[in-house]
Amino acid sequence: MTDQKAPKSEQTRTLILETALRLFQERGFDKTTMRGIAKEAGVSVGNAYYYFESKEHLVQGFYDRISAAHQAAVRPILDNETDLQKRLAGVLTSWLDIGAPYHEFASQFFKNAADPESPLSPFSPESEPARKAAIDIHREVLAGAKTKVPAELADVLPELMWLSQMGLVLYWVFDRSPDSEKSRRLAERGAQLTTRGIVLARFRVLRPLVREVHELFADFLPGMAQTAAGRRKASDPQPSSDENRSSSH
Amino acid sequence: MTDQKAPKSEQTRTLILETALRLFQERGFDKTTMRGIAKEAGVSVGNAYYYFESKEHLVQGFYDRISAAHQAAVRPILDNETDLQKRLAGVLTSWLDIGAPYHEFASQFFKNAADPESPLSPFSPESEPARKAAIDIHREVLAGAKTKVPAELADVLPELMWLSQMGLVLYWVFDRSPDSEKSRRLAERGAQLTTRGIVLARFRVLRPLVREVHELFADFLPGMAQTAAGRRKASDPQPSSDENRSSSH
DNA sequence: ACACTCGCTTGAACTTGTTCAAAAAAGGCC
DNA sequence: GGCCTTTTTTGAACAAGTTCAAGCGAGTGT
Repeated sequence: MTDQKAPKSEQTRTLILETALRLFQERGFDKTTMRGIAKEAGVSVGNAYYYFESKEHLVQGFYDRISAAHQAAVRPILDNETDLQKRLAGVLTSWLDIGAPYHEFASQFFKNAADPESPLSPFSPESEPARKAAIDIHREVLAGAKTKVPAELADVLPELMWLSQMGLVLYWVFDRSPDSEKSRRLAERGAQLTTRGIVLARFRVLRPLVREVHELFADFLPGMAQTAAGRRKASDPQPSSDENRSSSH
Repeated sequence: MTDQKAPKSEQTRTLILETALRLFQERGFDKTTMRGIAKEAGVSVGNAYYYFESKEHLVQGFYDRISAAHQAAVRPILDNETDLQKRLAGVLTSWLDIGAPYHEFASQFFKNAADPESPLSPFSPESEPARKAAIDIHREVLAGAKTKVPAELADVLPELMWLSQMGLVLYWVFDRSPDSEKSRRLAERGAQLTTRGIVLARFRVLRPLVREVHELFADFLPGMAQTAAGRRKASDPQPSSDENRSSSH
């Protein structure tokens, strides 16, 4: 009986995922083996592969989890704060807060996320929902601030801010300072810098610069996502086991 | 006797490296196996590991090769051109030209370079010589241009330009447009934008922005390299086989 | 010439991600 | 229930990076 459709199978899937995430956090990504996950979950190795295409696909769970937590954490800031710089800084630092428990783990699997072919890449088609949500946060950062944004920039800025957030994440992954102190300062300064830039973008002298920034990213940002999506494995088509990912309809 | 010290061993080392690089280019990084390299070179697998810590370490050869070729290709531009934008664009596009033959290969091993722990990371201590040389190119780009660079920016700008060059490389790796057309345009526009920014940096209104950019990167760029350097493998020291890398004095 | 050292070389063995054919469960359908 | 189809589950097998104990060989000292 009865909640939805395949409770048993969903149960196994969840069991494997939870076990995997726990072990990843306990031992780190590399030290956790598929055999270890299977044994700990009390299933066979093959079973894990029935539900998840690869070891990497298991970490998508972290992605989803972090991104959901971030969206929640950011709500009060977006609802109450009106100062642009504070809004932006809040969004960035709260990401760092949420990511903190996974810092060590993150640097271990980060290489996978940086692989253009990997589904874990922030530019991959699989990540589009998460990417879109993240960009929307930045759109809201701008929309809810009392500082007005030059129309010319309004389109690209959210994507640009997301991109710089990715830059921050990149820095954070490399950052070994205690408590990621340096990343925190980078977030603060980055927010300050961005805000200042937006404010200054009104001046006449800057028009050409603004236009160029606009053209640069208008051309390249969407194309990036597009070309990344156009690319496929092109080797062996994998008919089954693809409907499961991100199914929650 | 006697050129130097260990001609026989050096010969084997070179043989393995050359074979590996050839196979990488023929078959791609993933499809090339250590066994394949060993067989093709007529040695044993273990022998390859005697000279190279890992499969990844073999690609350092590409790094060195590309970086040397770039340095050579850039010389005429740096010596003759005086227009800042053209100098910068020249440096960037000539990198793309040189990298072109390795484009496919690059995206296959790129993930390794993005791993903070990997010696292939552009921020790793192992890459320092190459990194330094690349930054020096940018220093020369600025120094030899008729456009004068604000003193406040002179220190950080080369590193910043190198960083944005890494960004270009990142884009290039993801770029699937024919002949990397989009990356080329990005290089051109990036050069234009950078130049414009430098020229505008003289204006009063921009002072605070300039100062902030300066502070931001002055704080974080060297620290980045430093923390990355502070991290060590802490396992087995490999006494020999390290003098060769990037030797072209 | 003999033994000894030490740099180089070997290949079997180990680990781990991944695949796959076949077995077991779970659902229908009569 | 008995039979057929589909979904899950299994574990052995495979591939490829990596390790390591043992062997080889050239040079050195006696």
